[in-house]
Amino acid sequence: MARPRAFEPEAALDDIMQVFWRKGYEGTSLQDIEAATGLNKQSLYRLYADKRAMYLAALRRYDETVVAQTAAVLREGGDARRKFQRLFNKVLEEASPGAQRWGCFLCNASADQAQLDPQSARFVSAAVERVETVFNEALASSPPYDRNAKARKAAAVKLLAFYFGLRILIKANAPAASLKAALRQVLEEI
Amino acid sequence: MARPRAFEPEAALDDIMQVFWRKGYEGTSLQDIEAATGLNKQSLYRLYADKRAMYLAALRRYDETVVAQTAAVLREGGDARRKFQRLFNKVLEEASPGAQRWGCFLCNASADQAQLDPQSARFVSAAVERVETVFNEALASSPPYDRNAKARKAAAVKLLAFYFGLRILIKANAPAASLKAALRQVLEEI
DNA sequence: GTAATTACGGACCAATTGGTCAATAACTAG
DNA sequence: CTAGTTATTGACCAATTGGTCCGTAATTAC
Repeated sequence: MARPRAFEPEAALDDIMQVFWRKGYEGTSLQDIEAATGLNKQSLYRLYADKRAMYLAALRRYDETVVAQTAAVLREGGDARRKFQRLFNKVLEEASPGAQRWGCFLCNASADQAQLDPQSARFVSAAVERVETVFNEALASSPPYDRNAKARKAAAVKLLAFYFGLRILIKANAPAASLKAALRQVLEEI
Repeated sequence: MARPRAFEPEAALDDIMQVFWRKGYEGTSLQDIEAATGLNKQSLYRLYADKRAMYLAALRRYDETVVAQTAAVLREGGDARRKFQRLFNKVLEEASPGAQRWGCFLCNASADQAQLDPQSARFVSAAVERVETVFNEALASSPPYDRNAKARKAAAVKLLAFYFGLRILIKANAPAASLKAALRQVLEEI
């Protein structure tokens, strides 16, 4: 009865996510979104009520794809130290000279929107909490954390802070060698 | 010969800094700046060439005041562990329920402008480097770092990452108790 | 065929953006 | 006083903002 959609809404959302990720909420105009998706306003506004809805959807998409991949790396296998070694090595790829430094969308959103938009703030807060849980689970398999929930939680938060800080430092163009040396210390302490 | 200025340019810059700090570059309009400073456009544009110049001046001001205060805390005295204890306890004040969570302006700027404005990016990068130096100097007095420059540098970067990560987590409304527990672990490792 | 839905392009909207200009008033040094 | 600088006000600018609406073409089910 009806003409079917000529595009993939999920692919469009990926494009929207990337634009907001790179340029932030206020820094992204509807024109930018049109250009990124290849769609025009009408098609966009049939998918989302307004720009804010697009942003929140982008955040959700980031959580479901990028964050989920990060979590998957931690679940792959090995003891705690090896798991985090994999994770952080992956993070450090962004520190190589040629790489694009988009940073962490959750950090960006926290700086960008958390102050102004309670809904974004709540989402970021919840997403960070979820990552903490994943970190916690990654530690749970290895001693001494398997028997000490309190130490495990503290270590998870410590690693979480180090993780986000690392991403900030990468975006601030800190030299990869320094970061690697610091990382080695952190991994030894696990 | 001339009518003297009726306002303090430094006080105005403090106001400008606070607005950009809270709302970011794109999120701050000229109207916001007028309201924050109590000045009008003409007075503002006699002080600064354009909005971008105001933002860069705000960044510089943040470095000269807030970052400098942070550095001062580290220089006050005691061994390395006590120095960082003072610093991080101060940071954790922002995590208390009633506190305003502005976060770290350098982190915000990194998420906000580093991608789009090379000048901001360079300033943030240099400022972070300076903080690393301060961290390094704070470690230099205590063993084993006093004799091992390599370990000292690695520890400085590690603490730097933890520091920025902590500020991100605070802005993401992580519970203060978790952060305190993680902090305790980190301080023990110094 | 018709009806229904989707896509596209462009016109259009009021509001706001960063930024400029002119006029006037206030103040000080000489 | 005069000359020179500064502050304030408001008008004004083109451009862009997020968002809406309309007309038309495309594609499907019936």
